Amino acid sequence: MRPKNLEKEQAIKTIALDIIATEGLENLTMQKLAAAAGISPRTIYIKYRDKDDLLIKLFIEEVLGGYEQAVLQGFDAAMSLEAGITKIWLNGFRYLSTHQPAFALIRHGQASPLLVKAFQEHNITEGSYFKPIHQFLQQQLAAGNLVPLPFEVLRAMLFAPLMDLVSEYFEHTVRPQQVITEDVLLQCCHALIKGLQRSR
Amino acid sequence: MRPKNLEKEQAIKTIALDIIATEGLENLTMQKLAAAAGISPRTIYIKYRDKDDLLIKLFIEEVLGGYEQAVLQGFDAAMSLEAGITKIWLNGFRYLSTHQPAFALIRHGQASPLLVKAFQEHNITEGSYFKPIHQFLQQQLAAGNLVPLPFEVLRAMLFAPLMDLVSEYFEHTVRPQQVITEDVLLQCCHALIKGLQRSR
DNA sequence: AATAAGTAAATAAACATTTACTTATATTTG
DNA sequence: CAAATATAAGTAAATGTTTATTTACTTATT
Repeated sequence: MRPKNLEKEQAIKTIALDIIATEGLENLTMQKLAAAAGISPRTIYIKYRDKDDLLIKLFIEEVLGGYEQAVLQGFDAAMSLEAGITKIWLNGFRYLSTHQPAFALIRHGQASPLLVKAFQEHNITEGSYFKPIHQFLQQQLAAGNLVPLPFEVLRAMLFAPLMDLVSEYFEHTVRPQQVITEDVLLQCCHALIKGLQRSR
Repeated sequence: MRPKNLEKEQAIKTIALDIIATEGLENLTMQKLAAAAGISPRTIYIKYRDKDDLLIKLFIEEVLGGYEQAVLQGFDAAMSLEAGITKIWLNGFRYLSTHQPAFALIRHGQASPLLVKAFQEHNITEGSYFKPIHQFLQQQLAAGNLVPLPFEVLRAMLFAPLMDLVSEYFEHTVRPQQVITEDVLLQCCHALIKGLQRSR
């Protein structure tokens, strides 16, 4: 039996992400992808059932999987509030700012019904992504270090700004100077913690 | 000369937004839109040069225009930091939570290169959307009420969480209870202000 | 009567996916 | 231990459908 060519397998993923980042999800086509990867359209269908299957696996496994791994590097749910949030911010920023195509797909994942649905279902069947972060916040809540808000609300407050700052980071690669520096990130992160910390 | 049928003009916009909200930007087609609006495809081309023109005008004029107007209702750049931000948050939430299709297109506007580019160009040629907010933040900075961060950074910090909270609001219409209440919004808003207020 | 607004149907290109065939290798077989 | 075989991986080209946009015509109003 002829073995799989892993280079081609990787090329499909990498080039699909590149097309999505530069042209948008709405302009990714199977024939364009195959041509750019130097393979036959049929080869994509050996590895993925159809286009939706490709997009969902790209989003859930390739992108969110890689992001999760990067974000949790050196993170421990037992960390202090400030140390934990800062670690997550810096890990997340380092990953996203060096993986623009992955970031682009994550943004599509907040807009496209197909990907929104896939994410919801994944979180139901496989348990939540970022379980350690969930646990971390739950502990901080229990210890009375955080204003008592539902988990989804804390998640939005703590991490939505980071995504927008990464967007700004990429928009500024074209502009004269980079506004999103590590110092700015740390200031933002600190401000969020200060705002959400329970005053006792 | 036969006059324009304004109902059809409005139907194109409304139904396009509906399709984008339920099926995604990548599944909006001119023929599907025409059929759903009960008109001929040709009629769309009387009002818009091509599909990109339709999408950009829908995004910039219809959606962002309406959002801006709603957000600035009763807002005044001379308000206090807390009053101003709170006004914007409540205005924004009220509009977005009652205009799901508009919100859906705004989310696509953060992901789709076509719309990202259109937004950038619009901000350059027409001056920034939300000019009063820009002015408000500048004044608060000058008065030393805000931690000194670039405008784009403040914008991300102050308004990105609101968008994610609106997403949560819509996800919860399916779930047993609504987590995103006015009280939660006010707490979030207050936390952000507390974090970004300059301590003197 | 003039004319822009509108329609139904057509067009050519692009689309997701399949068909019919070829190739590379692991495993058997002589 | 090589040659033969089985078989999944792969290709090129085709399929039927859907796509954005246009053509040729009709309609409603000034």
